[in-house]
Amino acid sequence: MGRGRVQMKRIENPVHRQVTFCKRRAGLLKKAKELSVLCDAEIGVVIFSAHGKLYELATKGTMQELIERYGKYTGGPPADEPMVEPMEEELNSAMWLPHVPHVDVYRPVFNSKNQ
Amino acid sequence: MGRGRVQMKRIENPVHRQVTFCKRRAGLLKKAKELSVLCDAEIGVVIFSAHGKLYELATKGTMQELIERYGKYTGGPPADEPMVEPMEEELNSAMWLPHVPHVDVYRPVFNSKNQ
DNA sequence: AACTATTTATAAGA
DNA sequence: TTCTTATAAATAGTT
Repeated sequence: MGRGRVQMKRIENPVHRQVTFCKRRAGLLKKAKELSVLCDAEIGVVIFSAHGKLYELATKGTMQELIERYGKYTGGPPADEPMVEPMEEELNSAMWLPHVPHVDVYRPVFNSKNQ
Repeated sequence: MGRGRVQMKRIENPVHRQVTFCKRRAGLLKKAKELSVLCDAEIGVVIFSAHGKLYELATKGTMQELIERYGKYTGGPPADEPMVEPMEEELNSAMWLPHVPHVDVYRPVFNSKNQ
């Protein structure tokens, strides 16, 4: 987005890379906040710069709490957290939509057209 | 972005909310990947939907490894990880830019114009 | 730190 | 609900 398409590879020029890092980092965190608010989601973002500096955002409690929730969901004892998104059921039960299988794993959005 | 400005509050209509959640979730993860590639950063994103379903992305190793790095950086014994971004020094020493104080804490980007 | 020209994301609509 | 399209928003290159 800007005055030229951007190649999806590491920006070699350190000045350009730093500027882009600042701009896009702010953009990413803003997007995360928006998604959290609009859709009532709990979101955590952790960013380590190339030189090891930490930037973070947790939209509800603390990052520690989010990490604990994550641990419960993934590794921990079964089903302290629901393992299935009830969203479809809510929608389906209201007969607004037919059943749609859920995609759990994030699939790269990188495609030929963009990036 | 779209055919109307969006109010920055929870979308009440469940269908709209679900659609927006899907679209923006994909967008957020794509942005995270781009930032990681362009600026050589390590990024983790954790998203719990309103109904508790987990979506995640870790751009380098596993989320667990990222969490461990995070723990070392924040709570752990001092300075397993550098606590200061060396980027400015690199830039300053090259005399490309005057000294610029670093902003560590994310400040809300929400403003009157957008959202 | 500002400023646009453009690209990109996406809200509605089909 | 996938595809399309009009617009809002993000941002690359510039000043």
